[in-house]
Amino acid sequence: GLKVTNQRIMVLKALSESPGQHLTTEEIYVLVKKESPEIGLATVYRTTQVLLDLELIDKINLDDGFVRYEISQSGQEGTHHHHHLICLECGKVYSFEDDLLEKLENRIQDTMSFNVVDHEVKLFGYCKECNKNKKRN
Amino acid sequence: GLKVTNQRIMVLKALSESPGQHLTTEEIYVLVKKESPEIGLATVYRTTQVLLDLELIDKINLDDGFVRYEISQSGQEGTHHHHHLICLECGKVYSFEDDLLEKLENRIQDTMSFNVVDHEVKLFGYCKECNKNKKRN
DNA sequence: CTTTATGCAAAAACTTTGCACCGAG
DNA sequence: CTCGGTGCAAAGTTTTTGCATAAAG
Repeated sequence: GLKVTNQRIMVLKALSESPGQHLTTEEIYVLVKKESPEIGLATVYRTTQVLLDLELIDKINLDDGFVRYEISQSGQEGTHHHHHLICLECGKVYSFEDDLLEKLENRIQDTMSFNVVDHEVKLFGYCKECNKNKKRN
Repeated sequence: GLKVTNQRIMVLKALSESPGQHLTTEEIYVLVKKESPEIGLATVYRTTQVLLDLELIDKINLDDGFVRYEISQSGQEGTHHHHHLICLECGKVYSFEDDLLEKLENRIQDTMSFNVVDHEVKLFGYCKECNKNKKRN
């Protein structure tokens, strides 16, 4: 019973046109406002919630006080999850895919009787460029 | 140049006496207030920040709008990281240890020239008890 | 037409900050 | 004594909510 409104399309568009950007709500708001200045911040909050429920976008929390979103990669071929590399120096976020966790999930299933349905992995460190600029221990 | 105050001891005590509890700031505040009613919420915020910097406690974000803390397990033998299993039904959090990610970190290092120094893993699913009570699909 | 969505502003929820006073070292 | 810490209240931030209006189906 949902409606396809211009605002919802604009939010999706903003996210799909910023691949690998991990936008905050405020950033989405500013982007959409460029083309549709009448949009309200509350609408962005409500829209991201809806799109999240529809699994059209993913939520990311980098513990920097902002909730971020990106276009969902799923819907292509099963659970092709991707994870994040977060640079502690420049704050840039890189994505990568890996199925290594399947083994771990199976083990958890067996040893703890815990039925794993989803996971989230964040790796913190220093990216190529930041390593180039500075030398560490 | 830091001081050992009663409040700081009380916060550490509250966390160490609640193993595997992952307390929110508010919960810590309430716990400490039972024994030291004069403590202020702001002190708990400031104290957790200090204890975090000292690596005496760990910060956990379960994306439920609260930042949580627990006594740090480190300082025992190197990086014995532990991860979290979060039940989507009852919200209970279980911890487990696993060194599986070392392989992944090495691979990231080689393929992306990203120097990984820390990681965070969250697995979402349904715990033993909740599986018992309800049957899914 | 009916129902859902929007915009605005007010409110809520969590966290930080300023300042005078207190207490550890 | 001196400097860092505390408590309180005020201010900041991010997010949610109420309500009249607008738009989708």
